[in-house]
Amino acid sequence: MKRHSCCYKQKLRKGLWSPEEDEKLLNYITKHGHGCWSSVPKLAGLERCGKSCRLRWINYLRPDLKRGAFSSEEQNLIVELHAVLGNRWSQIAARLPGRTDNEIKNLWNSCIKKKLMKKGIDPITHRPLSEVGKETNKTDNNNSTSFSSETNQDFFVKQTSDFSEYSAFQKQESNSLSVDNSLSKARFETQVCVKPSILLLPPPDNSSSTIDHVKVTEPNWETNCRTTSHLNNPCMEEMKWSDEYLNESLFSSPVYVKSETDFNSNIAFPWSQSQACDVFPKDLQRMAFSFGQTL
DNA sequence: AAAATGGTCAACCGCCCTAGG
DNA sequence: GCCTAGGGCGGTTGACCATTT
Repeated sequence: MKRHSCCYKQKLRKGLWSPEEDEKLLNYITKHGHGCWSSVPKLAGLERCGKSCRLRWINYLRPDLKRGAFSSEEQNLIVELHAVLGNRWSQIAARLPGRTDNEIKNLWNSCIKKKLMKKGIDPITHRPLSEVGKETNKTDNNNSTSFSSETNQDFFVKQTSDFSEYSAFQKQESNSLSVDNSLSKARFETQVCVKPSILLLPPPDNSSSTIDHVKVTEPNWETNCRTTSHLNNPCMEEMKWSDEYLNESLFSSPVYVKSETDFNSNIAFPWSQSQACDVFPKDLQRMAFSFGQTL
């Protein structure tokens, strides 16, 4: 194990933070902001490395942190977001105000994962364990078998508002979605395998827009893209992607942008504006899987 | 009562990315 | 283009506490 060079050279303190250290860090950042983290410990009078200070601030001292247990709504949201984003804890945390990535990661590993397993849901793919792999399913409880009839008929299983409730929706296409990640401009190379009702798309290259939602209102995979109008409008607006961008996408359906506030009236899924564009097309399959309901 | 086991969570580790020189 | 430092992230560890044996 290699220790951070800064900690090693200067024999800095490690381990749990004392209340005195917390107070020093809190006082310093409250007065001056953190600025350059590497200089914070020295200026705040702490024998810690900058990374340690940063972590302590983000995960514990930040004033906007929400304390206490996660609500069931938060837990459900985490499951939904995980289905879309995978283990991108920081992105998941960005959609749960007052919660940290560390906190969510801990919750997932210690609690949610087990709950899903107990329900016969694979916590990685969010699909029934019976569908994921027979060999890994041998020791699972009896719950997993309850999905067999659906899964044998090309159904996905969608999680609903509670861990105990599940419903199925039918797969529309058998084609899989693949994305060439080597391109900065992601594109669809085959059709999406399910008919989603909600989608997020990354913006065209060099776009600094604050697009927060893209909604497919009339999912018709046979029609061509028809997009108009602009970005940054808080009202529901049709959106114009560049021709180049659209031509590289086989996503064949009208797409619309909708504001966060409008969106909230339809679905309790508060994507933050600044992070929403981090969702890439490769996530669409899982997103569609996760949000099968019609708005 | 003591030991073993399990769960939770704060903190660290190591890797990656980016900016600046 | 290369090197370095800073920052961010996900994975992992280990201390602490509660529960079980």
